[in-house]
Amino acid sequence: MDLVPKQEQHKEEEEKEEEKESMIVAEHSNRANFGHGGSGRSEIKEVDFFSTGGARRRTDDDDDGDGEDGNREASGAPGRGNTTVNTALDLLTTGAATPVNGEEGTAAGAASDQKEAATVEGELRQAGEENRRLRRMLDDLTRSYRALYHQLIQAQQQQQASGAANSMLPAATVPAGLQFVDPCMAPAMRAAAAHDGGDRGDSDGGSGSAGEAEHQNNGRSSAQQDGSGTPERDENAERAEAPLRRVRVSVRARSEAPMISDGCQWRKYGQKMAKGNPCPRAYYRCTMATGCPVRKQVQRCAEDKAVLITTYEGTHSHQLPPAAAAMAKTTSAAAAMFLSGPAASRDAGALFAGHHVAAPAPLFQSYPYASAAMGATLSASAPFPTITLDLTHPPPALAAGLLPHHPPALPAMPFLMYGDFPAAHRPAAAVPPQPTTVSLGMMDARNRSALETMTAAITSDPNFTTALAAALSTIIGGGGEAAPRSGAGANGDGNSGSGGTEPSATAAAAGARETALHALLQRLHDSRQ
DNA sequence: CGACTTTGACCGGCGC
DNA sequence: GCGCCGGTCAAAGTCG
Repeated sequence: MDLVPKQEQHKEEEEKEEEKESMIVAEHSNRANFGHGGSGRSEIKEVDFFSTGGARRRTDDDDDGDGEDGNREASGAPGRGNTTVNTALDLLTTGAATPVNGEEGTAAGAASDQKEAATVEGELRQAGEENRRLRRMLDDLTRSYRALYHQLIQAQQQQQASGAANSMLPAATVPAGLQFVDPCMAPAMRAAAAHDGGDRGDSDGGSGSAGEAEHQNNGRSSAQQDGSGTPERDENAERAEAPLRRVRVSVRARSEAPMISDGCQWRKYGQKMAKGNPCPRAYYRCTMATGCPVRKQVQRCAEDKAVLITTYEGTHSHQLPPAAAAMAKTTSAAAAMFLSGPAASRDAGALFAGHHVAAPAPLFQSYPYASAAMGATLSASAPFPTITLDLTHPPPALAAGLLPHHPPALPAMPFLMYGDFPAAHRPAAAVPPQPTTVSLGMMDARNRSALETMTAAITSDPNFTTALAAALSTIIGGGGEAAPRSGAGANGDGNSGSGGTEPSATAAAAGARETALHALLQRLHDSRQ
């Protein structure tokens, strides 16, 4: 709560507005959707550049100047297709200007114009070829990326299979924290199903996942399976399971705005002074659909007030707007990669939270890249398991010079592969009712490299914070799977024919992972003693 | 007038 | 049992 009266505050803001204009422009992409007052309304507008740019770039095979829109929208994303855009614009301009000159010219002028036109035409053709070449490169990168991810998924599935068959890891030995996963997710799924009434493609499409969650629930979900789950009922169920359900994802990012924009509509319903922090904590709930259970808390960091901490909790019971969904798609892969588990897209928060509750340090010893690259930490002291993604520092990989450069095309990669990201690649039956084994896959060199590349690419995007927020709000409880699924529908790409695999290498990797997994579980178990 | 924010009250969990 | 604290509710105020 500000001590300054609102009107006075408003005046001050108006006065400051002009001086700040230049600053605002600099951070416009973040700021435009922000603000408490009626913030929700206008927020949706700005966000969909990821999808538009990415989708277009992927779907448009012809050079029809489509890059113009996509890149205008993507102005916040440095290096993404700038070449294409600028080239197109220049060419169009030049081409348009040519006939005008030609019309008014004398004979000599006409000759020179003709020559000029020929030159321009040549340049145009050259640029067109360049465009096509770049698109091919982009396609290649996308293909190889999909193949790589496919291999990762397969390896993890193998690991799950072996893990399930391995009697060394009975459920009884699983650290309690790890068991957070299913209760966390099942209510969320149920909530989504209840709110959607099953008319949503995503819900049906995700029946496998929901089914997994319900199976994992060991019959607790049977009450919901009768299809009579009303929102009130779900709410009760959620409250009953609150201690287990509450898994949060927190994003720390530097921002002067009162709230980071994530493409969703939020309504403030409370504000409290939290202990140990002079800055108030604001509570928002998603208002994009009546009864959407997603909530978020926004608070400034006590140590550094420039750092905005946004904490998401819950599962959207509705489809995200294209803008938010697109960004969710964009970043959910990054987060999923960070979480590095086949179920990560579905219940990333739950998985990590469970691990963390058990033993954070051993976890991150085993997850050096995930934790380091994304600046992620897990809070044990929090009342609920909380993943914290610290975006206030450059990823270590970048800082250490591991990724001294990343081609401009790379940032587009994550945006292009979501059509077939996690859900599509994850057969429902492949996810065992033992989430404990799911997310512990160790990253091999290739995956590490991919992760670092993605991290570098994504975090270099000034809109990453915004995008990540959108992703997290969906990842936390099923949105992460909804987004890619919807993305598959929107992009029409599906996952058909994704690359081949290397069985032997995969099996070896799975074996190594399993060994490491066992060691890790043992340490988790020991740490709880 | 409806939607939203503000803000004090209320509730439940948790530690002592 | 009591008090603290985080989270939510809901009435009142604000705004467009």
